[in-house]
Amino acid sequence: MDLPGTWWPEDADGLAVVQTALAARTPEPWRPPVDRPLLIGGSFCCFPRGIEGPGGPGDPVWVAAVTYAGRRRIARHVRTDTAGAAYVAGSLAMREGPALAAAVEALEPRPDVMLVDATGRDHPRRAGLAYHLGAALDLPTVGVTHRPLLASGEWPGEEEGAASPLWLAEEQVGAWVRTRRGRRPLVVHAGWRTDPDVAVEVVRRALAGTRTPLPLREARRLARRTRAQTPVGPR
DNA sequence: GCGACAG
DNA sequence: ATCTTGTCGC
Repeated sequence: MDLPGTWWPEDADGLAVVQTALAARTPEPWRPPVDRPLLIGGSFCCFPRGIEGPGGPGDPVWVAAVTYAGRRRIARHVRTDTAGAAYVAGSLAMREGPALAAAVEALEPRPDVMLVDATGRDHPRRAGLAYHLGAALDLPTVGVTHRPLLASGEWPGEEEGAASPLWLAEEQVGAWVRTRRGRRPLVVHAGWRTDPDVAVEVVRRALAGTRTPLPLREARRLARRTRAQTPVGPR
């Protein structure tokens, strides 16, 4: 498949073409560096409070991206933007892709790997937003969601860090991970240049006592805090 | 045809 | 994602 003419088509058919092309790629697998500290990023976007259902194109969106070195945040970027479309399962990239990409592109320095609140290979065309964003930005990514999109698998044990595979047909696309004892496990997705094992390893290393991995939690906090400081909406 | 369906 | 109410725990 060729490079897409645009990373973020504005129509569902165009997006499906890009997703199918990206899913067929076989990028060089990424592994955490062993000679220096691992930089883990997090990105998150939120929408206006009170918005009902799937929303629609033009909705204001607040998006934040951060870079962490261990428990130290070394970079952050927050911006406001507009949604490209309503939320539709399988087409999250149309709603959040452009805004998320713009925020991560403005992040300096970039992390080695970015956590994204979306699926990766767990997708009808094997190219969820976490996978798609990584391809668009040439950045390894790992997806983190509350639940699978299509994949299924048994829950892991209660011990912190416990993981169990999530399958889509014959492919392991991610894992349930007990990020905190006594809490519902999160879904960790293989993304761009990351397989399920590496994805789980990255999330384990990003944990800091809370259910949500630190970089993702901080990006979410920043996005929501910025929203709270906006009286009416983005200019 | 019907239900399910990342955020 | 956002909303709501209640509950458990530090």
